[in-house]
Amino acid sequence: MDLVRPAALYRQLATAIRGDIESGEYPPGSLLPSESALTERYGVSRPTVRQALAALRTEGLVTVQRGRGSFVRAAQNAPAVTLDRTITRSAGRYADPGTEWSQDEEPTAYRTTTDAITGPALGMNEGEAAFGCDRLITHRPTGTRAMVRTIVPFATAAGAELGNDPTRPQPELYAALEAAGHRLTWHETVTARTPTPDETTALRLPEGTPLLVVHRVTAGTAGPLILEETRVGTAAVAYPIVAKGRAKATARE
Amino acid sequence: MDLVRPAALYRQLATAIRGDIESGEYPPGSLLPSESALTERYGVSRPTVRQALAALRTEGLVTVQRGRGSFVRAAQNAPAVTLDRTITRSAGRYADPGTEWSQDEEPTAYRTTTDAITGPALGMNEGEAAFGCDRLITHRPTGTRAMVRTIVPFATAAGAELGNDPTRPQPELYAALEAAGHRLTWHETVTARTPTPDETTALRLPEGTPLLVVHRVTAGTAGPLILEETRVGTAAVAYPIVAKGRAKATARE
DNA sequence: GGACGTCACTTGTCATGACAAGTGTCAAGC
DNA sequence: GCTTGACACTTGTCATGACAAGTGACGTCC
Repeated sequence: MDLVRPAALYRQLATAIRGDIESGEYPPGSLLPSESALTERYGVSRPTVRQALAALRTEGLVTVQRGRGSFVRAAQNAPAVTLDRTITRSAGRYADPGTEWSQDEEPTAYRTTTDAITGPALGMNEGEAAFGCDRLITHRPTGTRAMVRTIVPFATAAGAELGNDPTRPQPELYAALEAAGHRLTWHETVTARTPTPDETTALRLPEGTPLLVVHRVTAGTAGPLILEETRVGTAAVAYPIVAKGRAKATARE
Repeated sequence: MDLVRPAALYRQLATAIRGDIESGEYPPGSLLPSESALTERYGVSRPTVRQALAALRTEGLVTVQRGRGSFVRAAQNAPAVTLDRTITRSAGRYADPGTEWSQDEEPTAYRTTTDAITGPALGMNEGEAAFGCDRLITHRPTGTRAMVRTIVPFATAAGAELGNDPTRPQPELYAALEAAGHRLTWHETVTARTPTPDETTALRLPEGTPLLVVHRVTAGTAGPLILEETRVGTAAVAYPIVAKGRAKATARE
């Protein structure tokens, strides 16, 4: 026989509030009862109330503003921003996708080495030398921020006569690679993780918003050339389009 | 002049522990000092220690086991599982991608209505009737679980003579649609969010792992036909491949 | 009328204390 | 040798209390 133990008070309280939010009792944007009010209404102590609210915060259901109160977050998964990363070319020139994205600060260029993720992705070992370049870009219409990191192995830079300046903008980079005789192919992998505190502040992420990490490896004739990593929050604002295609009549790769 | 205020104690403590983890002082899988040990070492109270540990837990850096202690999580973003969702066809037959995924339970079929996300995605209004079907599948080699939801609008089911049984497996569904004269095209959108408690238990997600949500809308000759939603955790195990392609010589869509 | 200070209310932070409950060890008992 | 129970240690939960700090309204003073 399975013993049934009552759930912890703060869990019950979180479930109750979550239910009230989902039922529309507390619509998006509305103000929840204050902690002291919840303390009285449910007959529990303030730490219990705060623990319940903390759970709802990490779930992304609620935001709290000091001195004001707790508010129900706007609807999740709203497809407000699309991050179309299709590489397009017209008249022999690569276009920078996403013209609504603007670059606020100067890109930061540096020397780095491949790690356990980027190395194998580029067909290299861990710890090989490469140029790195970090960009912070903003989606003007919505204010959504994203971090773009470009990893250019030394071999790629030398082969395409890029010098030691990987800071050039994306279209130029692609054009230079093609001018060096490469026929470009790309493939992307996507994952998500909880942001680090640094990323939370840099991207101005509200609590409870995971980070979407897109890795695009662009390959040429002889193998992988560069890796681009895009990090963007998935608040109520980000809903990136990543892939389009049609059924292939070929066997599985 | 900007006043500099010292960070909260629990934040400082979290930063210190995070640094020790990143520096290798506490390698992945190792046991952190107990709460009481941290209390003594840093001269703070237990709630402060617990608040710091809670932050590291939601970051996904640490897992805690009652009665045992706090452990450093294994490396994040390890590309162990790939979720290749390319639709392939050979000899006129659609293959179910991902043969390593097995289905544990019988799929749950039901009637539903489109919502604010699925409606527009299918070129319909919110609240229109559709068949729904939920599957829980498991990646045998790693034990990673995923939830797949298929939304089949009534119009699609009628047009392709699917009857009212949307529970048929994916390859059969695609074949039936093509047999009805459609030339299939798909497009995917990806986002991530914090899982609900239900999803956490159903997918057996550890703390601090966001949920990756993939929407694939498959369209035929006359517009969108079906929508498939895949939900999978992004623990140290999931690193889905979503897109492959090459530069197109056409103008931007 | 406008600037300003006060005050009530809110959440943030931290300490102390207590008990419940899961884990592993080790010694006693069979 | 094996089982079993006690025990120490761990984290989970909850209460109480206190002060810091941000917000907004309201009244006072110029």
